[in-house]
Amino acid sequence: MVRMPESRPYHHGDLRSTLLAGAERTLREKGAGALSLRELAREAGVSHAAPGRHFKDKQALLNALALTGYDRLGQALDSADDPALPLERRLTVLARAYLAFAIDNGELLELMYARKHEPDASEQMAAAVDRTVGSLERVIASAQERGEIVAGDPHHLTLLTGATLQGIASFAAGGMLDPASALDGIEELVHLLLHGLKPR
Amino acid sequence: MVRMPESRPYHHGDLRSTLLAGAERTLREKGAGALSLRELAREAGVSHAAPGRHFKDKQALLNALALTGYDRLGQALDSADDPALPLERRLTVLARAYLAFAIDNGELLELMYARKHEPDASEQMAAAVDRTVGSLERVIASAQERGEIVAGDPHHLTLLTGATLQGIASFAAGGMLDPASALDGIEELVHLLLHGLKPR
DNA sequence: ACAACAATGTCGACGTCGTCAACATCGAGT
DNA sequence: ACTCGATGTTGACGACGTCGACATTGTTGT
Repeated sequence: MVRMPESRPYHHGDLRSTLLAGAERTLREKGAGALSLRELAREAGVSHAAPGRHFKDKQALLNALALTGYDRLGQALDSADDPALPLERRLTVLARAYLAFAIDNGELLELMYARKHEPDASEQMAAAVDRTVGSLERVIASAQERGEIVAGDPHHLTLLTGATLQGIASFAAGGMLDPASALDGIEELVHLLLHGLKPR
Repeated sequence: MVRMPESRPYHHGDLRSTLLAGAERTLREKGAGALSLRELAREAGVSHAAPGRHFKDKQALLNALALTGYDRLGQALDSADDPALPLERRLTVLARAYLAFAIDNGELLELMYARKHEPDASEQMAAAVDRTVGSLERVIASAQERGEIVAGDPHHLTLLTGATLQGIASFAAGGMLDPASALDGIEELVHLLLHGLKPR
């Protein structure tokens, strides 16, 4: 009897998304350095040069991946934020959401912060960053209007809290800090941030 | 083997250091991704496999590079710290030193925080990290004893301030924040950290 | 003094990778 | 129905990391 080789259709149909999905899995499992276009092509059951049709080069794929990351992060933050909460609680919840994302998307987050982009892809990136930072800045600004937060350039204040979060996240991602205990420490951390290190 | 009239000595004499120096220069000029053992060998005037005699593989070279980074950072911090200064000023000076290092050793710093090491090289790394973090933790602990800083696990407090610094540094390195203005903002940043975001 | 030996460097090979150009196949719109 | 753009394939090229076999050197024990 004649064995038909399992022939896939000549066109994959949804290669671009498949590549991005595979890339993210590899990123999560084996790190950013172990990401190979040819390997992704193999996993997708497609020839080694096929990815070139969807991404001009490897960097382009990484950029696209970073963009999806910003989408997911923004969504996580937006859905975690609850304007009805009192300030400290509201910040705690937001911080926990960010940290949680950072912890199980560590490598992806690094990608998002890496600035290897030509100025063309830069615009989308910058917009994505602004959108993400915006959700934090809104909280700060509104609290400031209500006098719950010290006066000063809201951008500076956002920078401080954002930096602290990013730092903790990077510690956790680097293994310098146990992820679970990092999440547990969030409440105390936000409290310290709000009330300062000096005794009152 | 036929001797060329003006051939270099068969042995380089100080290849290991030369490779590390070259690697750091490449790191600074062209980024971590553009680092090639063969290229380094070429620059050192040596055959493509010679680096293998000094570094088991590429990762081993990167680890060694990270270790020198910890040395330089530790030295910068130690020489910047002045126990005679009042707390806020002392922290400001320390923070500025860290940020300055981070700004013109951005790629190297990333290497230092990347945990790609097998457990063998990990020990030296961990020790180096502890030594670096220690200089900050000492400041915190001593201020705490004098009652200048709120009570609590000094390790937590160190984590908070360290994370904030690391976050700012990573923003500056990522181009998300102008390095010069980051340095300028240090004073305000330390003040906010000490006094908190809430009005007193 | 000198022979063994370890350290260091060279050479050639292998497999993998990213990228390109030339060609093949498909599907959408005229 | 035909064309044409989008998508996939094939083969090639040069660069890379790593390995094993070999060459050259400095050192060390006798």
